[in-house]
Amino acid sequence: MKDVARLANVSVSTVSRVINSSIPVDEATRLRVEKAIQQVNFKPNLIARSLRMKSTNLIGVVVPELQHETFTSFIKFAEESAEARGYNLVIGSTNTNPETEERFIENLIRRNIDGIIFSRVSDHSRVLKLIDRTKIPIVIIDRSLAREDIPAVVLDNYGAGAMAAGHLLSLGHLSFACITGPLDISINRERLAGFRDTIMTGGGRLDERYIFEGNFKYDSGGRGADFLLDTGADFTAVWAQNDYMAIGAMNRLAARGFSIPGDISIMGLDNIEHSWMIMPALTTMAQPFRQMCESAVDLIVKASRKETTDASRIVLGPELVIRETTAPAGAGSRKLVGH
Amino acid sequence: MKDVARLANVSVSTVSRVINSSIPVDEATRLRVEKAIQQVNFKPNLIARSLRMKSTNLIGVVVPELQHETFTSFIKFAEESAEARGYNLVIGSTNTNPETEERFIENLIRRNIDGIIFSRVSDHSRVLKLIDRTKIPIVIIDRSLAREDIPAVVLDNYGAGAMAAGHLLSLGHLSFACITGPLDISINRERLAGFRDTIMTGGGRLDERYIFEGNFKYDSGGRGADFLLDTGADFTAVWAQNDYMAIGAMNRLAARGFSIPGDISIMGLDNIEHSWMIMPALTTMAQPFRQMCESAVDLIVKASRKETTDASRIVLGPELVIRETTAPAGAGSRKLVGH
DNA sequence: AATTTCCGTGAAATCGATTGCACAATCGAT
DNA sequence: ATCGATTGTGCAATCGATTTCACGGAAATT
Repeated sequence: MKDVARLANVSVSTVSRVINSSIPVDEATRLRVEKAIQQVNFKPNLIARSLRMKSTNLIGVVVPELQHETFTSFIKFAEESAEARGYNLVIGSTNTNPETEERFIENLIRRNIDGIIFSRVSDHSRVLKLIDRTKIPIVIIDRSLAREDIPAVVLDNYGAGAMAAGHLLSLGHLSFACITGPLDISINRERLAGFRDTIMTGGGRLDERYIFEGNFKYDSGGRGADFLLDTGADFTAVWAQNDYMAIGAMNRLAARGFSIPGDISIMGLDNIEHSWMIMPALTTMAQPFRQMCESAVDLIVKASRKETTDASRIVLGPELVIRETTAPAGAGSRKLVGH
Repeated sequence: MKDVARLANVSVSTVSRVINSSIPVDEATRLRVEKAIQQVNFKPNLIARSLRMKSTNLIGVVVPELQHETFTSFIKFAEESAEARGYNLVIGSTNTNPETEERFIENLIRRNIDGIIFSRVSDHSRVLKLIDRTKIPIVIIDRSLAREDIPAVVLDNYGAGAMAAGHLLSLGHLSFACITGPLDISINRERLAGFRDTIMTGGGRLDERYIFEGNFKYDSGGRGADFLLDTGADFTAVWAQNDYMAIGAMNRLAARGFSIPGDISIMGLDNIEHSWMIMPALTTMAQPFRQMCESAVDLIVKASRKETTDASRIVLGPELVIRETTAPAGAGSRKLVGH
């Protein structure tokens, strides 16, 4: 900057003012400075600026892992939104390990990061205290926390369950099964409640024995299918609370001789890439990940500019994606197995 | 830091020396300082340090997109390695858009980033000049460039092609087809060369008409299968140069009545998650992504510490993953269609 | 003509660390 | 007792920006 100043025959203060247009500068000198900036191809050093301004234009994104498409989607869309607003992303995956979480957050704080988008915080970790102390804007995404004072962007989980039930009921299904995610996580209980309630009021039945608790991974879908089948196979529709488990269940059902969707209809949730790469293509519900991330980034940008301070909670609805794994009840040749 | 200094009754210089153990400090005062640091829970501000040291402990990772699993793997493994060395990751996806690429790199440079891991640079972009000018360590990953003076970590692409051919030859296949990636990218030509050469020396044949140029996406696998089938279906084994295309081709082949692997064996490359979630599970080759990223991070860390200055090129081999889509030739009931 | 207002500019402080240099204290050797 | 070497510490400069404050001169007001 000194070079530019010398070249334009002004002080560094003036150069700074031209760059940031913070305070009006005489037209003539402004042009002179701009020309000098061009000449030496000067780009302000962001570190020095950050030190002075206490703002880095960096957003941290913390996810439990980078394997599941859910989380890579978060990163993808967050990156998109951040880039559009002139922010860069610092990412970290924590394996839900409180220690890693803490170390990472600590680092971000020391880097004076502008905000953090956090997915699947371990509730019991001391991380939240860490954040409270430093007053860094934080947005929880995908999973709400017990604490209502922290901004969050989440799916309407109850609505998702209701939507799954609604679609299947409309196809004439009456006997249901469900493969859930871990039920100690509240969003999964909400999803189940929406599913169950809608089935009830729609005149269908969801026997408690036909609820299998999985872990969101492919394998547990297969285990779920086995469990349900062995319990007594008198259901015609299965909803798995994410696509990985839905695909796992579907493959197992097919392997055990059931036709999809002839004998059994199956639905997932997430609309991951795999869901349309398999045969038959999976009927599922898309989570509005792009919008979620956009909102999250927005919240942080605004908060870091102190434009708002209210802890808002944004709830977004899923979108039904009908493909080939759901069909009218009784389309296949299978007889319901009694017990 | 001033608070700590006052509390411990020393100067800030001494506090700094305790923190960095750069210069010996008297045992007694060191303990006093450490206690003071504990008391005020002091953590050095990394921005100030970066400004002074001209080193940020940040590594940039630039990928063309965050959709394909290949690139999310890069990020995942790079994050792992970086975290282990005390670095954080700044990521950006460019859509291979030279403008976005430039903007992003520019940003990283202005942030005084320690190094950049770059995947699939657009060769014609002005980015490399940009980087040359600032002397930031850079490592190309996954795809080599014409310029030999830039460090790179790449797959042994010729070897991968050879490995695919070898496996299929060992199963007795003699008539081959190949679905390639874009052939203007050198790595794909190398893969094809390895495939072709090994088939030749192994006594098989790869008719030029049975080479279809895809674009690495799912759809082009299906198109490739159609093309090959319509050209004349006298091949018993297909290698697609990545898993997405392999799965696309496999689904189309199945849809057109061929049994996999009975009639036609099929192989991919990458070992993406989808590859074992489909039925039948895909035989493929795993790229050593973890090792690639580890090497890349290592190169950057070393370069940024000026421990080495030589532009090394690291070549790593793939690993064969045999699953269910390859079988001995002639296992199925299909008769080869002559023409 | 004197006073006030306004605008543009520069000098210097600031952000929070690291480090070169100078100096004081300790020690051992002559 | 004197000297040189060694060790530990503090002062002040530095990194590269932003911003407060003060000041000079032009314009506006009386």
